[in-house]
Formats: sequence, structure tokens, C-alpha cells
Amino acid sequence: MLSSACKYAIRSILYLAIHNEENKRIGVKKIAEELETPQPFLAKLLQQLTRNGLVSSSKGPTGGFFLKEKNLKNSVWDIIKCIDGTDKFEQCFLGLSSCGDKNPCPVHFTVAPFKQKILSDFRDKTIQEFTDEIKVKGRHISLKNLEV
Amino acid sequence: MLSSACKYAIRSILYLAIHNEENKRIGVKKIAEELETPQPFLAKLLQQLTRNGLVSSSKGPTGGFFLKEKNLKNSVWDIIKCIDGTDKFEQCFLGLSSCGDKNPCPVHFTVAPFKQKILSDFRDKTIQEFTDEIKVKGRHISLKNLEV
DNA sequence: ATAAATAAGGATAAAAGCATCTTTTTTTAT
DNA sequence: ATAAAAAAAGATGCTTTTATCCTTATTTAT
Repeated sequence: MLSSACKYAIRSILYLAIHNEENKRIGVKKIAEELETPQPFLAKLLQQLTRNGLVSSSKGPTGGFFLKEKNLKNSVWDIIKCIDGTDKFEQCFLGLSSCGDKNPCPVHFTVAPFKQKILSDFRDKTIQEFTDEIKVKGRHISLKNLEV
Repeated sequence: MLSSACKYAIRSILYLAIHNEENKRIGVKKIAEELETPQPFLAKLLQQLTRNGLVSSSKGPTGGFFLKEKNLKNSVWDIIKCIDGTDKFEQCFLGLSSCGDKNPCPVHFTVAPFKQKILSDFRDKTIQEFTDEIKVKGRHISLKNLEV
């Protein structure tokens, strides 16, 4: 569904959001260790996310990645758009460009409601809202820390 | 979600099912043209499907692919198992091996019901049943023939 | 028998995704 | 000023997926 890249990206941003504190920066190394993801690959992803305004960064010692207020207002959908693009979600499950409600493929009505639901969940909920829920309900984003 | 290979495979089998007639064989060339898929690639897929008992074939002039009664009793899920494997459906949306109802990732409960529904639809409905529905309700599997 | 049509099988190639390594730039602390 | 730490950027390599090509085996029709 999502590429590895995109999964890493989402988890990274949620990680940054959960551990967000005034003037605190977190380096790639730390993030990669905590999430158990390949470090240099994650570094590239964070670069890309930074370029696109989804995370913030500062260089030099004590530097690292963090989220500004503005970054927290983005959605998971924004991350997906940035890394994978949204084609996979918009395309027909069987790859037919002409598939739609009026002209459905055999699995269209099985898959359509699903897509709708996922889309709205991911589009309408901000990273901040996700994070609040994570803190209340105790979700996990790493294999290392099973509780947040 | 599905690989191109798997999409081609599903569409091919539905195509064969829709056009299934006593003693009628359809060649790769015809199938590839009708479904607008790359021919040699599709040939490989049909080989694989044949080896695994999902479609039947015969060589020589007037030879080609077709579905036996037994083939029609398979499900879309069987095709997916054969071509892609089921990992993608069973894995966590964020790639976390420990994710589950008891230990959910942040998007687990958004995605879980969806997976459940798709799984059951694809597992419980035979190709024959799919085909009957297609014939009644008029679904399409190609860009060329928008009605069946 | 022979030729033609077709699937099967094997080798190869191109593209995308995943990942790493090395160098450069910036910034902080001393 | 200098050294160290960190992100940014660029180059490269591996693996998987997608796709093609060529040869072989089989079967049918003549």
C-alpha cells in the first residue's frame, strides 16, 4: 500500500510530534535508532520532508529535526502526498483508468467505501490531533517502545 | 496495493471466466490485446497461474487458455496468494510487526475494518460468482470494452 | 509427415524502489 | 579561531518489479 519510505516518514513525523518540546532537536541517528529504520535512508527522507515544509531542521551541534506549530497542522495525507504521491489511492484497485461509480470494475464497490474512509481520516486529522490521541490512548510507532 | 502483475492476473482470469465456453481456448495475444496489457509479461503470468492450477491451458494450434469447473471455484484471494502473496494484506499499514488489536499503531483502527472486509470479500466469493455478478450488473475489466 | 500455431521455459534488460557512502555546508561550544 | 556535530547534497550500488526476446516443446490441421 504505502512504500517503505512513506511508512518511515509517517512514523518519523509522529515520533517527532510525540517528543516535541520547546527548543528540542532530535538527530537522524536517534530517530533511526528509536524507530529501527535504516539511517541513511531516513536521512534522505527527512531532507525531503524538510524541503517540503513538513518538518523543520537546524544544522550544527545540538541541531536536528523538530516540528513547528505549522508542521503540526499538516495531515498524514500531506506526508503521503510528499513521499509516495496519491496515485495509488486514487487509482482503481485493478488498475483501470476508466473505473468509477458510473463505470465500475468488478471490485469497485468493495473497495470504494474503504478508500473513502481512509482518505477522509488521513486528510482531516492533523498530526497534532493524531499525537493527542496517541498520548491518550497509547499507540505505538516503534518496535522498541511498545508504549508511548 | 496490488502489483501490476497481480492486477493483470485477476483481470485475465475474469476475462477468461466471462468468455468461457465449452472447448473454447483463448491465446495470450488475444487476452493481452483485449485487456491492454504487455503481452510477454502476461504470458509469464499465465504460465505461473497455470502451474498453480488457477487456469488451464493447451498447446498447439487452437490451443490457449481457459477455465475448468475447478478453476472457477477459486477466489480472487487465491490469485493474489499466487502472484503477490498475502503479506501486504496481513502487515501493519505502517510496517510494524507488533501491531495488532491489543497493541495498535496510530492508524490500526482506521485500517483494520477495511482489511477485514476486503479479505472476506475476496476470500469468500468464487470467480464463478464474480462472473455471474459481472454478467448481471455489467462491470468492466478492460479499457476497450466498457460494457461486458 | 509436415508446417504452423501455440504455450513453456530460460536468459536478459530496463526501471523503480531501497539503501549506503562520501563530501560539503552550517552552526555551536570551547 | 577552531574543532566538532549535525543536516544537506551528490554519487553510487543493490534488489525487486516489470518487461522483452529467443529457443524449445507440443499439438493440430493439412
